[in-house]
Amino acid sequence: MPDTAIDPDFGFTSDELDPEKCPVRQVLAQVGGKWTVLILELLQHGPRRFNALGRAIPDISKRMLTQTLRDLERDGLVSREVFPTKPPSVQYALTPLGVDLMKAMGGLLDWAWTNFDKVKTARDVYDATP
Amino acid sequence: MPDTAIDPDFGFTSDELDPEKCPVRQVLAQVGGKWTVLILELLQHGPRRFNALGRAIPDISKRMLTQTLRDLERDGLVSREVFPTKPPSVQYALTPLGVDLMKAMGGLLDWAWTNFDKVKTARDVYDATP
DNA sequence: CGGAATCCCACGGGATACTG
DNA sequence: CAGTATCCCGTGGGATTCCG
Repeated sequence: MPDTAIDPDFGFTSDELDPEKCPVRQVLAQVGGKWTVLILELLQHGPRRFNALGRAIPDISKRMLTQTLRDLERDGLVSREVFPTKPPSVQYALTPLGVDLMKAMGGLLDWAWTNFDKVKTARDVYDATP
Repeated sequence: MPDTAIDPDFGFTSDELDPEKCPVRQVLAQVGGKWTVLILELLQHGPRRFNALGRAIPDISKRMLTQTLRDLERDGLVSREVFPTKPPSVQYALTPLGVDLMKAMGGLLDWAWTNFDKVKTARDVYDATP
């Protein structure tokens, strides 16, 4: 009895995958950005200034650093505080919501560090057999 | 003593953010795909056939369904089994590695469901004050 | 120092048609 | 049924220049 009981289809009411209604897709669209998680990780070490973040990420442009920070600020994940010093300084920090997000991401980040070599191996195997 | 002790810079040796060396960035690049997590979530309910997945995700094209499944298979997250029936049927399933990834993603997915309304609110507030 | 404005391109992904 | 093959376009993101 090989091929029985497959494909009873799902019971999904297509409410959890609705393009703009699904929180997961919305959050992933943000988090999936090229620099988003990197910046959030850096800010976990404490508040940092614009150019400090820039120096910590050598291959990011000011354009993308600004834009990513703006998006994070807009989503309430990062706060922005301006100090009116001689040359103005701006400090960014995680909000409580941002801290919470990073805690929630812990599992995924750990998985990435401990399992990515398996993924790499799988890729090599797959690529070696066409 | 307002503005002291900011910006002592990071001690990062730029090893955790190296474009291609950082597992996090690699994994996120994959997971950040438009359909990746959606498909993985569906496969958590058990093995499914190609068109069953397609029907469960109304707004995906066969092109992207194929491509996403291929990428997941290549990374060792999803297995592909062909049954040589009259019209051939192909079954996809999570591998142990894929199951493990989804467990690791649990925290993030939960966060998305329970906190996205806060993000939406933050966006509305931000957008309403230019 | 911390941006905003502009230009530009690669590529992720949609639509459509054909196939074993 | 389960794909492959083309064509095509929007936009994420890089490089550069200018500003308070």
